[in-house]
Amino acid sequence: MEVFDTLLKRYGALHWWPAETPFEVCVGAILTQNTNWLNVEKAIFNLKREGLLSPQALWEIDQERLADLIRPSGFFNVKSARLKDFIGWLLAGHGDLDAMFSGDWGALREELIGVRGIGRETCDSILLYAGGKPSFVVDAYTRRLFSRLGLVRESDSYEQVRSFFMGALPHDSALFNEFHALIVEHCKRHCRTKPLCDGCPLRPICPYPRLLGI
DNA sequence: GGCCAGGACACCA
DNA sequence: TGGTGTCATGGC
Repeated sequence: MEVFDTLLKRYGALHWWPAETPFEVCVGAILTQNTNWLNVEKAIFNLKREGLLSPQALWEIDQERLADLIRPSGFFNVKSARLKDFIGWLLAGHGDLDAMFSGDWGALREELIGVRGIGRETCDSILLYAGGKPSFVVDAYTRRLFSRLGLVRESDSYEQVRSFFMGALPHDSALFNEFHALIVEHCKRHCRTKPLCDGCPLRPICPYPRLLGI
């Protein structure tokens, strides 16, 4: 895909997700919901410092203490409950992440989406970046960039946008991993709420600057 | 000091 | 099914 090649050429391979273990990916995916990643890093640092970055450890501490440790990531009361719900479901239903990822991931996706606090984006992030499954992740950046490119509609549902990518690309987890990372990296630099189109590598194929008259 | 960030969910019509 | 309010911190 032309967009992927252009972004890869500009930014290079990014090798996401920025985490040391699959479980850290899961925690980060929940903590980053509608939150700047820098704030998530502070929260994860707190958990690591306390030696709590494992399912068992997080399951055993009380929720108030967990909320206090993840405070920098915002929505800390909501997110502490979501982490507890996810870990409770994981331990009771699968035992550990290896077991969770061992079966059919299509069924796992439906199961994960059913967990309170795990929506479609968080679910796909976990599948792709923690489990290495070829499930394309659609986030606010993806929707913004590709609607500005005229390839999807801003009003399209999550599944509609995801289907666009799943239908247009080979189901390759390494490709999906890199593509989503490149989209995020690109949008942080150029495709923000207030667009920064100067120097944008996609400018030659993007109709958006013309719509803005810039 | 306002805007924004790698969502999800409850509630309502 | 679609729109709206809520949850909250911290960088710029």
